[in-house]
Amino acid sequence: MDNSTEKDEKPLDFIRQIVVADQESGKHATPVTRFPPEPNGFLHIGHAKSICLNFGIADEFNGTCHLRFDDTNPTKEEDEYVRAIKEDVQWLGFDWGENLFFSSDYFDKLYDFAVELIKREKAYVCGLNAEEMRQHRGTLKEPGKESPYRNRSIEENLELFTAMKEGKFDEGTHVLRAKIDMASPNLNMRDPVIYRIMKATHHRTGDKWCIYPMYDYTHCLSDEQEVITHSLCTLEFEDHRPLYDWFLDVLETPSHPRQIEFARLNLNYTVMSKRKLMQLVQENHVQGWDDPRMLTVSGLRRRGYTPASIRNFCAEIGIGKRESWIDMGVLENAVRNDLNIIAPRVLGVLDPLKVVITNYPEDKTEDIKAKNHPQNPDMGSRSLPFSRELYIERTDFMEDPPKKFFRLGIGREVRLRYAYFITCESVVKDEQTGEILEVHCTYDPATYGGNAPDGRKVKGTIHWVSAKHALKCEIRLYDRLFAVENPDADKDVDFKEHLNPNSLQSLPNCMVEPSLADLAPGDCVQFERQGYFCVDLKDSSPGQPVFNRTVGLRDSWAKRNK
RNA sequence: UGGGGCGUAGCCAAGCGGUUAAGGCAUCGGGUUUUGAUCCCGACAUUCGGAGGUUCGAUCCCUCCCGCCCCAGCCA
Repeated sequence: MDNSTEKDEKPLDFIRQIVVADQESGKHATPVTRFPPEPNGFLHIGHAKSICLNFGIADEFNGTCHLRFDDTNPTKEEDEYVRAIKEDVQWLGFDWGENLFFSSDYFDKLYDFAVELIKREKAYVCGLNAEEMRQHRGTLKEPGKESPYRNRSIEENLELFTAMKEGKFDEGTHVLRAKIDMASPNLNMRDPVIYRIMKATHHRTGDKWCIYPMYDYTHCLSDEQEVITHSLCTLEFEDHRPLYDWFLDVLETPSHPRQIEFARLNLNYTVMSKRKLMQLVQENHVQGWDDPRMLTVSGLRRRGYTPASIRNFCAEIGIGKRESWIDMGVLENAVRNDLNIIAPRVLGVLDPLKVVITNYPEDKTEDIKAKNHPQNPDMGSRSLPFSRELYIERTDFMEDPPKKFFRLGIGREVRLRYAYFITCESVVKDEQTGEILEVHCTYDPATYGGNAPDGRKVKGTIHWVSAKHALKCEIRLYDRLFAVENPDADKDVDFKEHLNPNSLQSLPNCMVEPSLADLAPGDCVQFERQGYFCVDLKDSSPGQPVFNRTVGLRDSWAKRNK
């Protein structure tokens, strides 16, 4: 009858539809999902999409979500990343509770499963080297050739596999392979490698093992061990699903999770692969994994993005199977929307220009009352010191401005936010360079607070700060890291060629209202008429904040002047 | 005819045989405003990659065609 309440419900994506269907059919009362990062780099916004999906489903349907580190390759993985990944997942607002796992937790079980495969004549030790194996694999259009070692006896395989485990062979001399079908049109099914010899120290198991299981083999069995119901991964693993199912079927495991693939996130003006992010860090194109220009979770955090804004972003872009490119503007919009609600408004001047109020007493200081949030009285107000000498934004003054410039110009009157109307009388210039040094104005004492008793209107309101009370500080403005929409588009051009040389602009001489000395690292504010800024987590010190611009305000004035 | 996937507006994305083809971003108008912000209103696909077919009726089912993405690591 009345479907008005249903109207604004966001439709379920295809994965959630499957979860609901499984719930309704009784297949799974509650879902168990997992987020399975490899600890070989920092998490980025693409991982955030997966985290929000997996943990989100668990939250919404009364299930659980495991955090499982997929650590099957000891040569690439490090503890430092484990620590950072945990911090990022928590910061995003998710809790794995007791469910913290490592694929390496299952190394013993995985080994037993491999022995079982051999006994079922579904795996064999192969002595082909990497190059030979590549040749035997065939091509996309031609079937592969069977390995000469394919029909070894169970006993021989068992003996050889034990020897592999005991370190009796060198790396690369033997592998354990699944015995499936060398003629399969799906290359993943052409007797894939299950175990390889790696004489490396593992970050958790140390030197216990010198053979390590491969991803395809490990992942399905780890999921199975944890009784995962829905194993969500990205599209490129679609071709691996038959193999995922094959291992579970052959081993007749009690549980058989369902792998479901979705499209990874692409954002324009950035790169998303861990390898490329790593390169930017190692070659010092950025100042670390948490550089505010990086779309890593830690970079976004340092940039001033809130966890809620990232979650909202992920919810907004949805889940599907289409390869899509999201505009960076959508991400920026997500922070604006969140910060617009929660960020206190303050006054700060990025590029200071001195203003002298010639008819204001030399030694006088007044308190000006300013709202902390014009739309939210609950956020209260504060007082701003006002005196004869002020700073305003250099871009808010033009000697001979065009008509539509609603700011200060010679002979023009504007409002100083919350303070007084001022009229510009003259400018003082550097005789050599012509640079404007000072602007001389008069104020109307009757306009205290920003309203004229005679009812006269003023077109513009500009921000300001009292010169002798201002806190001088550094503010960093960030722009997109790349100058083109898709830095990866041309395979013949290195993506780093497209780095935006102006992605970081540091302003060391900004003047902000004095109350900002009390801010703590991570606090965010809106500098009115400028944008949202946060106190840098690393480079700020007590009483001396360094600000990062998270994102600018929408600016229809700048837009029309393009 | 290797195999697997995907095509709805500038960018995302609902839609599940009968809808005025949701919603968001962007864009363009208008209003409010002591932030050129926010907020509020309005405009924005006769059409769903193309062509056929099934059906009273197709974005949705079938066929063919076109386009894009993924796969030949002892990476994940």
